[in-house]
Amino acid sequence: MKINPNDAADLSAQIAEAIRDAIINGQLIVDERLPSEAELAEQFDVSRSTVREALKRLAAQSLIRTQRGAFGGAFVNRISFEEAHGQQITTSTLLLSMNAVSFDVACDARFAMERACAPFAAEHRNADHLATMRAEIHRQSQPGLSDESWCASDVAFHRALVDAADNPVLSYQLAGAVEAMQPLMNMITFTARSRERIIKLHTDITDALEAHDSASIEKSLIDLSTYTKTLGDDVIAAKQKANQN
Amino acid sequence: MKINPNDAADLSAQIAEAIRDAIINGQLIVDERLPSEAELAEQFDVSRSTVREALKRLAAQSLIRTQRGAFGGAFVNRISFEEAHGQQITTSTLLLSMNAVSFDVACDARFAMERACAPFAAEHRNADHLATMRAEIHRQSQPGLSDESWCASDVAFHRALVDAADNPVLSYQLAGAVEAMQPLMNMITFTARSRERIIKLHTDITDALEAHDSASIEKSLIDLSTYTKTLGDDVIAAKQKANQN
DNA sequence: AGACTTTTAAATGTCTGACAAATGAAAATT
DNA sequence: AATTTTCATTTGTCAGACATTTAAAAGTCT
Repeated sequence: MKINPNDAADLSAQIAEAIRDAIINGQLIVDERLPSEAELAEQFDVSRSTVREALKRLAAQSLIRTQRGAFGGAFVNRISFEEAHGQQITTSTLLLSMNAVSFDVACDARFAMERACAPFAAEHRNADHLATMRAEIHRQSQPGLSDESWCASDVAFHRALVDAADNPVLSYQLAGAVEAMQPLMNMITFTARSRERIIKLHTDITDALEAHDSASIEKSLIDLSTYTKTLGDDVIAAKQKANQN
Repeated sequence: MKINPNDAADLSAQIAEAIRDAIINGQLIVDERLPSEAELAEQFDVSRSTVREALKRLAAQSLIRTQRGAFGGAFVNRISFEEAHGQQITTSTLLLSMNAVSFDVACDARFAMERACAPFAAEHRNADHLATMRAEIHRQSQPGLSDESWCASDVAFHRALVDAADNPVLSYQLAGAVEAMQPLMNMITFTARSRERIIKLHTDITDALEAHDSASIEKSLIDLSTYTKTLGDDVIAAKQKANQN
């Protein structure tokens, strides 16, 4: 594990990269203890502060965890789906909010990925998934529900659909996409009329899921995507009109 | 922006979190300059080293970038699709390699997501995409191609298919999934016979894409997924047999 | 006046040395 | 044998110093 003296980057970035590479290509295995900060400082011929900055970079990516005390130190971390999922949401959310991604593009991507789950969900769904989805539909039918709670329930509904696929890799990828869309969805005001229509589609999806009917799930998801885009476009049109005045 | 004194976590982690939250909820906007390290140290009532460790954490997530010199400092970074993509690959690759994800599960997820692109790719594909895919198919037909080069070409082929969807959000998510599968795919030995069959499917996909025939693309992708899983299972079976001896 | 050079202030990057706090092993005590 | 105490090790934090980079500001020359 060596750092390249020609590299113009900061020393702490170079050291972090060297250790990261060692983890990725298997030179350092899960739960293995890294040398102490003092030892790393000596190995790389830098100060302890520099080593610490490098380790913090790795910790921010959940690549290592640290423990104080004798026999403590930095250990290669087994990154969990939950941690990876959290990072994905942060990254995706910022990506969408900072890069002027159009509502339609984000919506297409989100529902396309959700459709990808449909065949697996139809096969593996169990009673729990159906119960969760019906419970959320019931919540969505409550008259006084705030837009915020509505959106939260919407996420929970779709998350249950994704989880029904029983594929942790899909869940991790999809749940990230669904949750990253939240800030955009929150811009929309859900009227009683639009809620009614969405609830109908949610019900169709749940019924189709119960019947193991993948094709119908996909069809309803396409309708939902189209309708959501319509709602989004209305919001944008209304904003533009407001700007003209 | 304050840190919670009850929180048991490290100060640098708390400070990083506080700044991260400020970025996510829009209190700090893109390209805005953060206070200098000395000012942050004073604001949070910690030493400069602690602030620096917090900033390195944020830099590792591409949330900020730093610039030296007068009028330099830490700036909120507009995270690019490329950066996000790179982080996604690192995370997903480690997730798969560290969590004993079965080949079938990873394969299902990867091809399901790719299938999600099919309708958009069929609609938006242009001559460049088709040319890239046909070029890769040609490369895959070369007799002496190493397994490594074969896999690289396979990735390039599928990446072109994904890019044909012309949806940066999908590309970012999908390309991550495809590339994260690479290490697992590399375990497989691609015999002349299996290559021939895959090339046939690649050709079918490209033809269908050219004909804007989304359904045929999806059908071929399902075949490809099934066949890839067969190859993967064979490798695993062969390994188990070897272990018994 | 305008173009070029030099100075300077401000900021990050790095190093050194110190102490605090946590932690588990080892030693001492009951 | 069980419990307590001691102790060495390691990370977490702090303070202060110097090096390096950078762009604005001041100065100089034509």
